[in-house]
Amino acid sequence: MKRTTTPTIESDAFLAAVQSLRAVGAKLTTPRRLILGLLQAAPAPQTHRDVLERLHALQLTGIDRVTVYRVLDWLVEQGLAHKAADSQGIFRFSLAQPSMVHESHVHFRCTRCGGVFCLKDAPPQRPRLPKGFRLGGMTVDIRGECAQCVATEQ
Amino acid sequence: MKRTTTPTIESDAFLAAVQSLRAVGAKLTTPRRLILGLLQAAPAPQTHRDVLERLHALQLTGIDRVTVYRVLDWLVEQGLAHKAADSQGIFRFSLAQPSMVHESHVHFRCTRCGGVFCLKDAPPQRPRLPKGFRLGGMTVDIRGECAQCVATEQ
DNA sequence: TCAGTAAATGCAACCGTGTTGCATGTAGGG
DNA sequence: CCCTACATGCAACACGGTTGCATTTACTGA
Repeated sequence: MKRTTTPTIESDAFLAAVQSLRAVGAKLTTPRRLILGLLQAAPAPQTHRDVLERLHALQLTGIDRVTVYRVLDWLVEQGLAHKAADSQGIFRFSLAQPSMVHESHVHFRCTRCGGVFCLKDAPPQRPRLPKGFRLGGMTVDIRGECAQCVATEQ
Repeated sequence: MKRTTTPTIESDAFLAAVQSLRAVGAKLTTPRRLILGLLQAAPAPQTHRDVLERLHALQLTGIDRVTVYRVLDWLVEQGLAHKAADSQGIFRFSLAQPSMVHESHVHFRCTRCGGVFCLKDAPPQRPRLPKGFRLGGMTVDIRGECAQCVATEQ
């Protein structure tokens, strides 16, 4: 087994980000590295609470919640992350990807177990908008019951 | 471009709404009538704070802020209003177009003002789901900026 | 018209997200 | 190895939104 200190997340994109940060003259601190790594590994936009719970789950209790807020906003300031309010009015942060992978997405949400599945299948067609409207992104939210819940139906 | 008339409590749409409410058996109270009228007269989606300040400006100080919260959510429940978080994570409420049924249809949500527009475009095609999945309903949520916000861009 | 009843309101306290001020700690440059 | 700017930790705060409960009010039916 390898050394089991802090679970370091190392990927090309992550290292590249660290590089560019250093180039800008930004201080590379533990919270920044960790949170950047978490966002890097996250499959979906994360709330502040998500990040904090994740840190706690990794036994990293020394990082204050205010620091998490500040680091997240700082990442946005650096152009490394996006910040957007979700449908419940809570901010979610996602790494700024060169490609807009997360802009157009089809989600299936199981109304029974609450599971969320990303359907790669049918990318929605670009809709016609009224005059003057500017398209940002679109999300298709499909509700229903997933296979497992259907199978275990009583 | 000044439109400083006091909110017209009597319009066709408003009266129609009151009618339909009575038909459903909903209690018609003063706060409900007032807030419905305010939303009716509002040129843009309103926050809870907007509504409250408007009421105070009209010398109607007897209406509690909690009541305003509850009435707004109640209007959404009745299908008379939309509720959406704006770019700052604050909920904004706008009257729903009367004839729109809430089954499967396409929403455009302005990320700047929080306005919600129902697109009359063809409803999305039924997606192919993984094996075993059961389709409930679907919502297409399109984000972007509405014509008015694009026009008043700074 | 008027009492009865279910529901809506008012009030107070509460919760969660997000922010600010300030003292302390630390990364990175000399 | 020290210095300094800046990032962090901590406490307190601001604000949107919710909940519990007593009181009031809109509708119903005699």
